Amino acid sequence: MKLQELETACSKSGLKMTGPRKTILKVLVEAEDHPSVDEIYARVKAVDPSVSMATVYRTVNTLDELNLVTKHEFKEGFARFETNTDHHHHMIDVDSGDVIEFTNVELEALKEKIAEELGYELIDHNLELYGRKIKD
Amino acid sequence: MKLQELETACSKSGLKMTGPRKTILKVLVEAEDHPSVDEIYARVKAVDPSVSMATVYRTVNTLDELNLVTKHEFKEGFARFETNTDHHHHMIDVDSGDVIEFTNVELEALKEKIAEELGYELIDHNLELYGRKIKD
DNA sequence: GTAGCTGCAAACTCTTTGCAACTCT
DNA sequence: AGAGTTGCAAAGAGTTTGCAGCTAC
Repeated sequence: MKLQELETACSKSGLKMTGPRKTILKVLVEAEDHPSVDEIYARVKAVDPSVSMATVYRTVNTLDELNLVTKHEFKEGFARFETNTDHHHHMIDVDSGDVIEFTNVELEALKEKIAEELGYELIDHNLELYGRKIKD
Repeated sequence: MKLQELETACSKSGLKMTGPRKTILKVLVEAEDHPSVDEIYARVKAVDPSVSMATVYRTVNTLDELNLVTKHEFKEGFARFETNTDHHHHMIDVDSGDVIEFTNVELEALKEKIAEELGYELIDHNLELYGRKIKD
């Protein structure tokens, strides 16, 4: 999702496009990783030092509720965020902390099948793999 | 895993079988749900009111490190625990908070395949489905 | 003009930890 | 005896919130 699109989506949802908000959106769109609030805050500060941590928290939570960003809670004790792209899952490198994205068609089908068998309508789901790189 | 087995496993690992520890183990073994620390604490208190929250935290963490219990971090802001049984996954009912366990052979195979393709040795993983019950 | 947004600081929740006393083995 | 364990209270991390002032629309 491009910055322009994101801003439009926010406006449509009734959000005011304020300075802090624009900066945060820009940081999120440009992020190629899965930054934590601390990391987002640092990147935002580099552009506009007046923005507060509270605003970063409020903004990412609002965006999450609007489904414009996705909040991830890996087993680290804090949340990470990314702008919504295609649906994918994560392999977390337990040594380096690297997060590798992957998609898998079979998995998407399988998860629907499992939910159906349990009598549930699927709203959200996530598969996290924790692994160690095989040396070659 | 039975209480007896768990206690033996703890002793083998060099843990002393103290009063608080025994009570916590008993509560964990008898739990048929996935209790949070608060819930474990309440159940332990009902048996022995002198046990502290700190001890519950220390104990479940120790047991988790020994792989005698599994710590789950669903998207709720706190951890849940259960004694180790066969490997399974969870469907979380977003309306009631109920946690339904399920196993799936295809999934186990698929996750290994994915890890291999990414060049990783799988250490841990979890699939969480969040859904809403289909009325019938 | 006004509803919504912001910064600040305080508060909150969950969890961890330092320490002196205590207890299994 | 001695290492491990405990309760207590304080501290820690991450996150949320009340409020008065500010800003986009």
